[in-house]
Parts: sequence; C-alpha cells; structure tokens
Amino acid sequence: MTGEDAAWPRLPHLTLPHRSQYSAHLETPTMPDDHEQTVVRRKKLQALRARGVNPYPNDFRPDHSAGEIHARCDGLGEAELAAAAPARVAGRIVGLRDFGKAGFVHFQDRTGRLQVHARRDRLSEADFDLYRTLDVGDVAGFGGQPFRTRTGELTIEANSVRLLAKALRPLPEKWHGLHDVETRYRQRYVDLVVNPDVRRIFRMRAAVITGLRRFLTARDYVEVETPMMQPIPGGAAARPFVTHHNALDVDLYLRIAPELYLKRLVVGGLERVFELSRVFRNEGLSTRHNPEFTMLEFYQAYATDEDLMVLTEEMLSSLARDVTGQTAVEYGGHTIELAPPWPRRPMIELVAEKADVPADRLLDRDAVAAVASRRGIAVGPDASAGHLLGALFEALVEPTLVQPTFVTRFPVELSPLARRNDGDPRFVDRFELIVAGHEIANAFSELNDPDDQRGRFEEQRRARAAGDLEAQPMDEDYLRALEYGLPPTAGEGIGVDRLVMLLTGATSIREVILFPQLRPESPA
RNA sequence: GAGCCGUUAGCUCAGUCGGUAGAGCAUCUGCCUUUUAAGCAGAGGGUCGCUGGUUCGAUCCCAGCACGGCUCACCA
Repeated sequence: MTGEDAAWPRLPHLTLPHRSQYSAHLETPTMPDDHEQTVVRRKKLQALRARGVNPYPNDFRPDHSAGEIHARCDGLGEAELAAAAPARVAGRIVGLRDFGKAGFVHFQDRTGRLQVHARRDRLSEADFDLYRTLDVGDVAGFGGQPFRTRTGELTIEANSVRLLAKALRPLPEKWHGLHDVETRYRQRYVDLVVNPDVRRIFRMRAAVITGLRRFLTARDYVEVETPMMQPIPGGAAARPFVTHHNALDVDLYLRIAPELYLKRLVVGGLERVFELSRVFRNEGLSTRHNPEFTMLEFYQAYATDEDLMVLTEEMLSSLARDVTGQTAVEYGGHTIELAPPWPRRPMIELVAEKADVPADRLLDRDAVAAVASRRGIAVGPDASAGHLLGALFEALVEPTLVQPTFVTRFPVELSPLARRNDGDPRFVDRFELIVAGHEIANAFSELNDPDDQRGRFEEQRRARAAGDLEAQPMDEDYLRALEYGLPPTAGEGIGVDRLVMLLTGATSIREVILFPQLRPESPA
C-alpha cells in the first residue's frame, strides 16, 4: 500500500449544478423587509446579471492599499505623479459625487480612504456604464493613474472599474452616521463601516492583547490553554453557566476562571504561565459586565504579590505608552497618570480614613458592624469582620480611587485561594489595582499549604450551605496537586475589557466588545 | 429584578395642547467632465415599536408587552 490513495479514495468528480440553477430564487427581486432603496439596488443587480456582469466576482487583486498610495504619492508634485506607476485599488464606496459625464468616488479599505475620478473619455463604455450603477456601500475595484485634483486631493484617474460586491442595503447617512446604540451593537458590521472611532477602539484592543502577550512572553512566561468546560467551576466567586456533555452524560460548567488549572501547571514545573482568553459568568449585564469577557491570568513561581505590583506597574504603563503614545489617559473627566510608582495602601487604612474611625476598631467584628450599619450597609448575622470591611471598602473607598492605587492586605475571608500574611493570619498577601473606581487587576501570593487550602474550601462549603451561591466548590484534585507541592508562587488576573475601556476612554464595556450580549432580536 | 428615559421615512432627528405627519441626508427623474456634506430643478417614500383601552376620532392620553439606554440591585 503506497501513497494516500488507498486510505483516501478519490472522490467522484463533483458535478455542481450550473450557476443559473441557483438563481431561480433571485427572480423574485423583493424580500419581506425590502424598502425602496433595496428594491432599486436589486433591480440594478438584475440588470447587471442580464448583461453578463457577475456582481460578486473574486478575480480582482488590488496591488496597493489606500494607505500605500498616500504614503507613496502624498509628497509628490504633478510631474512626479504623472510618472508614477498606475495602481489597482479596492474598497467600500463611502462617497459618490456624480457630474453626468464624470464623477468622484471615495472608497475606504483597511488603511484609509482614497478618491477615484471616473470620466467618460478615460473609460470603456462598459466600465463607465458600470460606474454609473455604483451605489454608496458597494465594494469596487479601480485601476488608474494617481494625480492631484484642482483642490489638491490625491486621486486615482480610473481607466478601469470593477464591481466586486453589490450592496443591497444602503449605509447610514454620511454626515450624522449611525448613532442608534442598539443597531450599532446588533449590526456591528455597519457600525465598523461608518464609525471610524469604533474601528480605532478595536484596533487599540488588538494592540493591548498583542502587547500583553509580548510583555509576558519576553519575561519567559509560557502561554497555555486550559479547559473552558470544567466539571468543577472554581477560581472565582461567581455563578457559572451549565452545559451538558452527552457522551459522558455529565454536566460541565463554562469556566469562571482558569486559576486552579494554571496553578496545577506551576505544580507541574511550568514555572511561569499565562492564559489570555474568555471566561463566563452567569450574572446581570451592565456597563461594566458582559457575561463573557476576556481575562489575563498569569502565575510566577518564586515571586510574591509585591513582585507583581512592580511587574504590573511596568506592564500597564508600558502598554499605555505603546497603545496610546503616552502614560496619561483621559477617562470619565479625569486625567489618569499611569506612570509608576503607584501608591500601595492597606484596605483597612483606606476604610479607616473614609469612615473616620481608628483602624484597629475595624478589626473588631461588632465595631466594624456598627460602622457598616451606620453607613447603610446591610449586616447579616453571618457577616464576619473581614466581609464587613470588604463591603465598607467597596461602598466608601473604591469609587473614590481615581488614580491607580494598589489596595493591599485583604481579609482572609474574602480570599479563599490566597496565602496568609506571615505577620497577621487574619489577612492575606493580596492586592487589587483600582483605577478610575474600577478594579483592573487582582493578585496575590498563592496559598500553597494544602491543609490550609482544605480548610478554606471547607469554609466555602459552609458558606454555600448557608445559601451563598458563589462560594467556591471543593476541588479534591486541586488539593491533590497542592499535596505534590506548589512552589511559592504569585498570580494575577487582569480584566482585559476594563483595561481596554480605560485606555480607550470607553464608559461602557459594550464599546470594547465587538458583539456584546443582547437579548435576541425576535423572541422566537 | 426595580426606577427613570427612549422607540416617528433607509439614516439623523423635529412634531402633533387628540383631527390620517415633517426636515436634512439617502432614493428616483432631468441637467452638469476637478468635486469635497458638490450644485440646480422636480418626484416618490410612513403599521409614528406591538397589543388593548378611553374617545365621534389615538402616532399623541391610559394600561400591558417587546427591545434598547442610564441608574440601582446582583456582580470583585
């Protein structure tokens, strides 16, 4: 048996039905939601087909982008332009000004916009007729010579015109554009075509993700992928989405965090790992919450939370410089300076200042409960001093922290996976980075004592039994991994969407997620 | 889940103290071979989100529903 033919018998020659057989359904030129403009465009489409013009060909290859034409020609004088090589360009038509026997077309491609001039005496009759059928929104290709118009705009004098994709629906208005937020999210493709700022934001998002990868990879971190479908959803306090695997007949959960898997990898000797991808939390939606969002988590053996503060300062300030060109960003009416160093403040001190009580009183359960109720915070019978301190922090302090601030020394009750502070076991070696009132990063020295970890899981189990649906479930395999020995390690999670919001000035997470979650359009 | 606000032409928006609705752009027709939101002349285009109620009459008032926005709750 030689070759692959035996294992992979040749398929019988495929005989596809002739194209014309597909077009039967096209003979009815209207669709249910058609309006006047779509009907007109469908008629043009039919007329082109009747003339033998394929309105959706794929044999045109541009040899320059709009940006390349500008880069090459913007500085040239008339004589030099006349000597420049002709170009083939393609893109979506975003503007048309017709003068009867000539006209101007603006198209845009991934690099920008460029103008084309079409004149009857420079085009074949067929190409000029085709130009006359073009609509704003069509995708077209042009060949021709660069020149400069009377008003100085670099333009291609077309000697050929191709329709590459007929648009049957009109684009939104050229001046006011598309504003309707619902349409922008549901039809992001239209939003991207007509709103340059939207394109800018998603390019910046891509730069953030590339920059994060580069930063960690340069520091010898290994990028890994761990299960999105997990039998035990751990690593964060959140409710998961449930799904079911038929063949195994088990329920699986979309992960709420990759944390426990990543630390298993550190046990395995991958001493520096990171994962940059989606997590899923079954929560309400808001300007700061989408049910699926992008998380960066990274873990480094032989490091502490203090090391990660330094790393985070370097990472985010250099990222801001790479993505925006500077370390200061405008957000929500504030100028936020990301150049390090950033203040490091124990949570209890911040709360003591805002609540105007001595810090040591906040260590006493009854005292902190009194402060909390005075501030209108509900005090449940099970709420510990640490829980109440956390609630006070969120209510009084977090919204007021505009400039980047590391909030340190979290209560152990809030941190079931973090290492206890050596000097005070009521606290853990953890920090959150708060910027513009939002949590951007959360990091801690990892709990690697398997017995302490088991006790923390037990505590979570009790909370769960008491009705806390977000308490973390026991994970025996994770404990087994810890029993093999997790090196002393520090780990961090960064909410990438919120980071992109910060760097782009977006006040809603939906502005930095291409397809944010919305209710289905028509409840079927 | 709660409160407030919104939904009118393809798009952006006016408007009707209840009497079958307008503008700009876009579309269509005519003119126009260097325009820049091109220009000039003319024309067409509407289930006023959906359902019900009040009323002689509802796009407008009332109720319910749908979708969206903001705030809160939930949520690190």
